[in-house]
Amino acid sequence: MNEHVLLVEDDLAIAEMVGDALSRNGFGYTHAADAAQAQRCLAHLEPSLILLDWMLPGISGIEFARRLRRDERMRKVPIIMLTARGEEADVVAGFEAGVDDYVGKPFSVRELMSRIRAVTRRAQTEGDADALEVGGLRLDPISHRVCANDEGVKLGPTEFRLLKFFMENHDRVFSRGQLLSNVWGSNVYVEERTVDVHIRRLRKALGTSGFDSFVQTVHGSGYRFSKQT
Amino acid sequence: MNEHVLLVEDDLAIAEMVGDALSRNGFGYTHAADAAQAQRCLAHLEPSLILLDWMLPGISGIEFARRLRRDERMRKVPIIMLTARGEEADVVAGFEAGVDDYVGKPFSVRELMSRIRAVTRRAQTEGDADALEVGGLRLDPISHRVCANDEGVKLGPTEFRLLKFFMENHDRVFSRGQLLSNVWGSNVYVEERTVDVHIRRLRKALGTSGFDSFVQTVHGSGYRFSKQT
DNA sequence: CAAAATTGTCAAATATCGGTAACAATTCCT
DNA sequence: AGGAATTGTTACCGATATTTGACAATTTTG
Repeated sequence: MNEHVLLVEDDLAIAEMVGDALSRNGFGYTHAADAAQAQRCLAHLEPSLILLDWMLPGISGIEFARRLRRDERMRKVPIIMLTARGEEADVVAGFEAGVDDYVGKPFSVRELMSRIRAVTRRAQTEGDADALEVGGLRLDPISHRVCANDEGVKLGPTEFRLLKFFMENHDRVFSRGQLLSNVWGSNVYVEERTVDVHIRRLRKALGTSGFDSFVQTVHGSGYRFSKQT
Repeated sequence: MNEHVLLVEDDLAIAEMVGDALSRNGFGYTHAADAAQAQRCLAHLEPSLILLDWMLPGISGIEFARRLRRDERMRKVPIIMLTARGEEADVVAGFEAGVDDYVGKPFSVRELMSRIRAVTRRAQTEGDADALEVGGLRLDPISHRVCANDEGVKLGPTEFRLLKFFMENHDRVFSRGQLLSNVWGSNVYVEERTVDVHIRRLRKALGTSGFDSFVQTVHGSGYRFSKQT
């Protein structure tokens, strides 16, 4: 497992120091001096972790983090922020933006590495890339496409994630709460009824090809995705 | 599914308000005015969530949180902190201590409840339970399905729970009272005759595949589920 | 910047469920 | 057999749960 880190930091001295530490600990890394450069790197790079400086020229680190969290492909990549003393107050905003951890500057390399290992370990378990198929419906997470009997199905982002989760775990009932924490994220603040609406949208989209019957209501418990009626 | 919250808050007005909200939303709760009292409660209580005021007489909320995180038994219980305006800066320390979320005072009850739901739902990990089978009748608690010789059986929520209980404890007679407390819940008041009606409904649903004979009346005692006639 | 798409929330409309009572059928006991 | 107790069956109605369309806020796209 070749771990690669994207390091976004404008201070070259710090960047070099962190970079060295990463190399010594068996991580590959790519350095970007600002958000724009980082964005370009991400076009052809899927890092297992992003180290993000709080203060950046141009787009701020926090803003960049928010942006990453909206990107389908980057959603699950863990982010650690590097914050200078005195910026701790804003860390709250960081967590709200979906940052996984932060390290206050000046930090010990030792501490940084241990946190890096903590978050990469956490994300390690998930390895997926194969296309999913259930009863003639296929979903390709790479090309981000859904086909029902070779007919393309148009889905919104949320419906796509919902369907993906369902297909990864078909023939299981999930409560609305479980769906929210698995598809939306664990600490988002959304009404449970909202799930119903997206179920509806998913059904509608699958309806044209008749696959809407796969999305099944289990009264009093939640929803299930199954090819069995 | 009996969620219980430990509310640690010295301001009685707030405690009452939050307590009411919890009750209205189907949570049970225990109130403690300070850390020491909370500690005593925890001796004989395992809450599904702890709501912790930041400022407490004696041991501070944050210190109490840290202590909880060291306790083996309490390690996994989610904590939400209630922080007053101006204390946000210290929220960082809260996250470091293992707090799951925080809500700033003054908070809307709505927001609080939604955050509570978010963290309690996260805790529900997926415990795989094996499918039950008795004499050709299968009940899968994961997919929430019942099959009689590969034919699906449609059951309402209560009938499903009833059948599940029966299959977990087959070949045993249960009085109506026992069925009520095991299937309905121990502290609900319903007529015992209601059981008869649900037995009827269960039989009817199983009737199409002939499995209704498994649901047997024991005159004067109650009901039994068995594959033997 | 304007148009289009997406997302969460709400409220009205439906569908489903659950408990109860009333009456029929049966079982048990003498 | 006759009567009492127990159980089966049905229908009803309020309570709950789900579906659905509409809307506003926000984001993305052209």
